[in-house]
Amino acid sequence: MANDVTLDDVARRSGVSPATASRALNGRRGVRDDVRERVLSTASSLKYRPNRAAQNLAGGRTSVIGLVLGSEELVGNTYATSIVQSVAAAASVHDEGLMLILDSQKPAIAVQNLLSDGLVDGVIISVVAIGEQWVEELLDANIPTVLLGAHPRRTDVPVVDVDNLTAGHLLTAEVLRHGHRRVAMLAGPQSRVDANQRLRGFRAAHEELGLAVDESLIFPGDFHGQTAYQRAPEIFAAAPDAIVACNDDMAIGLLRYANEHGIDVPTDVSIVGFDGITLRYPEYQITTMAQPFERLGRTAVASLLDLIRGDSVPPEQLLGPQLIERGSIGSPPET
Amino acid sequence: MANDVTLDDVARRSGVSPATASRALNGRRGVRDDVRERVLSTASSLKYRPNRAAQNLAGGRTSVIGLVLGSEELVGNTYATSIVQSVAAAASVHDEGLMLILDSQKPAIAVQNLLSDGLVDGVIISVVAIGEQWVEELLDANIPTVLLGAHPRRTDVPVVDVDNLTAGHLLTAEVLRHGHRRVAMLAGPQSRVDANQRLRGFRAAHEELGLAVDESLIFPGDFHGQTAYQRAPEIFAAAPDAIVACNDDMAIGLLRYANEHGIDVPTDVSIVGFDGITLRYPEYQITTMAQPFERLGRTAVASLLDLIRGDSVPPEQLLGPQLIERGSIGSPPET
DNA sequence: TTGTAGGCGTTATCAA
DNA sequence: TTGATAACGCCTACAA
Repeated sequence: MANDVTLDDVARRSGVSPATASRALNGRRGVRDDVRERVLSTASSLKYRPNRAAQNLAGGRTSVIGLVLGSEELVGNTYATSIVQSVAAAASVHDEGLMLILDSQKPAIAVQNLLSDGLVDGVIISVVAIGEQWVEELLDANIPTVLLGAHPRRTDVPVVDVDNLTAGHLLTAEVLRHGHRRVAMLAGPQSRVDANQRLRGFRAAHEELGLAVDESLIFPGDFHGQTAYQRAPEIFAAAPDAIVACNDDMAIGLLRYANEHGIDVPTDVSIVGFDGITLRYPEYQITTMAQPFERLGRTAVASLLDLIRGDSVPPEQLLGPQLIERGSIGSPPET
Repeated sequence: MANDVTLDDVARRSGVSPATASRALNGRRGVRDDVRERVLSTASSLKYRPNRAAQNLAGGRTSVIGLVLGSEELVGNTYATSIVQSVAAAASVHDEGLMLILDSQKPAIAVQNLLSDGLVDGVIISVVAIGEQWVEELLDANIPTVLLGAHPRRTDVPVVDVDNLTAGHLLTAEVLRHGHRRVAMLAGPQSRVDANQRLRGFRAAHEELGLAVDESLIFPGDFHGQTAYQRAPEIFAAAPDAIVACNDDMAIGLLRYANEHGIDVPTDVSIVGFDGITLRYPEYQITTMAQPFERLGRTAVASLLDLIRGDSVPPEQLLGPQLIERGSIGSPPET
């Protein structure tokens, strides 16, 4: 209903053919300047908006991109939510629609349904979706794709991510700079590239200062705060001066345990994390390496649009993280 | 690229005309049974999927619905996130695409862009978006719309919501049932229908027992936990036995203040909320009237599809809330 | 530089 | 019950 002004209307009113009007509207070359202007002005005065379905059908683009997330990943996941928000904002800037693909119930079908039918021109796949069967299939579909977070195996798909190696390095260096020497690491899932990179950064920061990493202080984790909480006794028992948790959720899990057991942060132990998750509760503030969400979204969308346009995009774009001081790093205990 | 099997292919392979194939595929009547079966089977063997753009252009539907949220409403807002998730799930069940519309930067343009162009068949507008200028304009656009949460003024748009009146009533009754008599209410924004209904329920529960509501125990709030925290001193100073907060965020804000000031919940005071927000931290557990998110999403999507189909939908569908006991209601103090 | 004409894949109208 | 045929609105060779 909304809009019944068609290209033909604009053309007629401008005294040109639809073809010329189309060219003018789409910024194609080969249109006299005054004609182009005329078309443009009547178009806007008529409030002309191209019918996207027609554009799409005629072989053009959909002007819609998809954002793929795991199905149960949204509620309570600040990282995932921030990604959605930033991608949505970026898409809007480019005047692109955003299809949210949380599916998963219907493995292969979802892929077909939403992509094969020409509903979107391309997709951004978030790292939180990686691993789901249908997402893996999606990666093989012949559709422009950008990964927001690295895939453990696929290196053939362009990736946009925060520079996790540097993040791990800088954050650990910051901890070491405070004089801590007995630094524990609560690692992330082995299967996650970001987790591994952060761990590598952790090691690199030690090496840089000629310090040895105490392997017994590296604890396995899974990015979940709950698990971190459960493993906390073991970790605190190792009596580290500081703990680098591989994400904020886990850091907060540790913090909670500490709070409950009279362990003061940062007096007794320092705790830091990754992501830049903000909890509004003062007892859960931790110093962290924040994800540059806005830039991540912008870069991912811009790259995907390049890809769709047929331009080439760098295989890997790593954005700088930002240290956010929230006072959870203290001085090492007196020796 | 994905799919190049067209209706013509299916038709040819089935030995019928495209028209018949179309009818068969769409379950139109007037096709011999054996023909229909033949078409259907070749379609599936060819993995035929209709081109949505073509369907749309031909006057059919988009098979995409929009979900409108405020721009900054997603991160850290469990309610909004839950809505997204449940609507996405419901849309997926109906094989509908879901466009996420978080826009707002471009007031009127967003409306045009995403709706006038025929990108979606209809929209679900969440209550969290109500009030934004462009959303108000959107309500006047001639496009099927369902409100997920009531609008303060528009009663011409079908609403799906939890039954806030009953929720407020039942929750307050539960508090009163425990014997509390000095019950405070931390209200929500005046502009929000849900907040007002919960307050009405609060009063109704008192009336039901012949109890007078102490108006000095009704405090203004804005749904934000931070604000609740700031107002907490004043509220606790009034020495209520119990506090009914108009949503969980505010309840948690109160709880935080209580925790910090040696006020034990529920021994010293009971606190309850609405929404069913789950925090994983045990010190922030509150008894609450939960939103039936899944059913809300399902109902909203189903109603919107009815609307799109031209069927009529009830002007107001209120779903039952559910009491979730989390132990934040205690006994009233001995008198 | 501009216009004409055909086609994108589907649905709907109207005959047969 | 079926099958031509004409839209739907736009883009893009190809011609002028």
